[in-house]
Amino acid sequence: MRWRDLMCGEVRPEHVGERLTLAGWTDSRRDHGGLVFVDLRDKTGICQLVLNPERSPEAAKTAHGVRNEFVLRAEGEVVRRAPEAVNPNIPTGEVELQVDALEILAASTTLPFQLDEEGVDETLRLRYRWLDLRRPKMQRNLALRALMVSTIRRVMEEAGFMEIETPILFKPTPEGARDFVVPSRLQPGRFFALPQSPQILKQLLVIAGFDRSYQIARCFRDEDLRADRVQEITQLDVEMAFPDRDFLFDLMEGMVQAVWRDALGVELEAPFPRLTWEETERRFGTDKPDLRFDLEIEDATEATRGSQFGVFANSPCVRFLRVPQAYSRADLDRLEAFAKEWGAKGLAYLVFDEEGEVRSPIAKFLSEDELELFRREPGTTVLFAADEPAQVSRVLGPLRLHLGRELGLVDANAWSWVWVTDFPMFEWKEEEGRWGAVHHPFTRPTPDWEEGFDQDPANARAYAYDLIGNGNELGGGSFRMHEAGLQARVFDVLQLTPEEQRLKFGFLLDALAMGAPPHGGIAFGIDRMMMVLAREPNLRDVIAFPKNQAGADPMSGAPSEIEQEQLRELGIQLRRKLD
RNA sequence: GGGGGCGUAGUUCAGCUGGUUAGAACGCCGGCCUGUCACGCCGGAGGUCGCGGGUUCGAGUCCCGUCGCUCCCGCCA
Repeated sequence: MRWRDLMCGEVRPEHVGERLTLAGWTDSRRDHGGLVFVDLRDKTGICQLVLNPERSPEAAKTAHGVRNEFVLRAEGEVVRRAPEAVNPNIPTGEVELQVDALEILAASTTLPFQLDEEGVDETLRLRYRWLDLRRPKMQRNLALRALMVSTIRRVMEEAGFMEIETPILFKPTPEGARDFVVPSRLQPGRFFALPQSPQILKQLLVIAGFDRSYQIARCFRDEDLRADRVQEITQLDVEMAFPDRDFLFDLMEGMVQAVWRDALGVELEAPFPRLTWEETERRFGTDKPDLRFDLEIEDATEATRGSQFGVFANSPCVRFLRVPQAYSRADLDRLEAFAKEWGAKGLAYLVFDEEGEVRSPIAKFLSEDELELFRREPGTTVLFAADEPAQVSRVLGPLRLHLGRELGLVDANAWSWVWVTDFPMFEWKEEEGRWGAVHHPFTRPTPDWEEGFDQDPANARAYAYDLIGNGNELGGGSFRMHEAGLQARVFDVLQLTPEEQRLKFGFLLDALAMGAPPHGGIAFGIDRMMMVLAREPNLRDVIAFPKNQAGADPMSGAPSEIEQEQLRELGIQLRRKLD
């Protein structure tokens, strides 16, 4: 027996006259007492079934008992709809199936929420995820995701990269995020960690002679969650020997172009622009700039050095945004509150109103020259931040984004891609009182800094790069150290003692000492890239079975307690009962 | 760890300054209906107002605490 001859969404006028069997879920039922209409749905779409008691009394009778989400199998004849009965809103709208036999394959209880309702509580959606995933948007997102991964594999294979898997049970990662930990039964008291990234392993593969390898890898980080951050992610990991940055950038641009072409039919323009970290911090106040709108941060540090306005004169950095809008006092108060949330002490402003008059409490402190410098066309507000450069960026970056959205400057149909390069190599970790790696501890300095990075860690630059899409960090990579000596010098800056280096990374140092070629690579967050591709504000809507913000799964109840016996086998004792 | 928002029928929400029996829409149940596609019409059931305490003659509404979800900061090499 055939369950079905065609998918519901694929029925077309060319099938008129054919006898077909369809199977799917009941999207809706419209019961006219005699005549009954059923919209039958599968992942391809909807087809209308018509049950006419004059044609098949049995089937029509069955249809009266059908409810939403029942699984049906219907056999009948495809007929063309009368012109006035055509539904232009669905691809199958010119035809329908006149049903001769209807079979209920599975009933359904009353649903905990309606599939056509927007804004349903997310816990409920996650608890009944199998229902939530039936919604067209979720079906589309997961289909796009499958397509993305398929395209990525094709591009990587064509470029001569070989897919190699690496272990999920591995070693804790010092210098990284908090690890997910798995106890070992055979080695009581010892633990595996789930990988935060296959970073070291993919380097070892290159050292092993697999000079171009990639992997669609699961990575785990036990940190707090956000709309764009989950604990278990999927990433494309790429590593190559004898790397060339332009080659790598070309390859990744080609990959992104192919995905956008295959998934959306969109042709992205390449090469993508490149900005150094320093430049993007200065112009956009962030290391992940959203270039879908023009608003840029401008610098006035030099121009205000001798200002009568003390805040300007005494700040090491004065920058401003000019906004095509003459803000009211109330708006400015609101914007100041926003700036203060990001650590600003205040938000100085100059409003040039529609008459060209200046409204500003600081205008009286500014010289004519200064005023002229900032004067803009009527209907403009100039918003200032004055502080240390990093703090200025921390205020103006978010403010720029906020204004971009609020003023509708962001083109919702645009795509912004940009490489950010030359990141700082180290950052000072205040609470630990030492330097930490900005990217990861295997990233080499730029050629300029190989000599002296350990003399001036604060200013050293890393041979690292990120790919930013619509203001989201989608990819990041670096050239690595293939010289054991250079690697050891970096570990020294990170204040890892030789003993710790041995204990934690001995195998890597050994490998680097046995014929390691120059190498480098990149990793792309598949989930994040999906979020951007599908224009979803939330990562969870592009993942089939995500955890909630508390890191739990409302569907299965994971994480859950485990049997005492299991704990005993693992040699683990809980100090107190969890509840 | 910190801050903001939310929590009222199955779902999405309304409920003004505290005041009769807590409402609407959708869903659900029953009835009618042969061209609907958000079908329509008639009728009905359905609520520990997250939980605990307090103020009050009286609390969905005010206060304190607590739990859950969510967004953000910290954190996330």
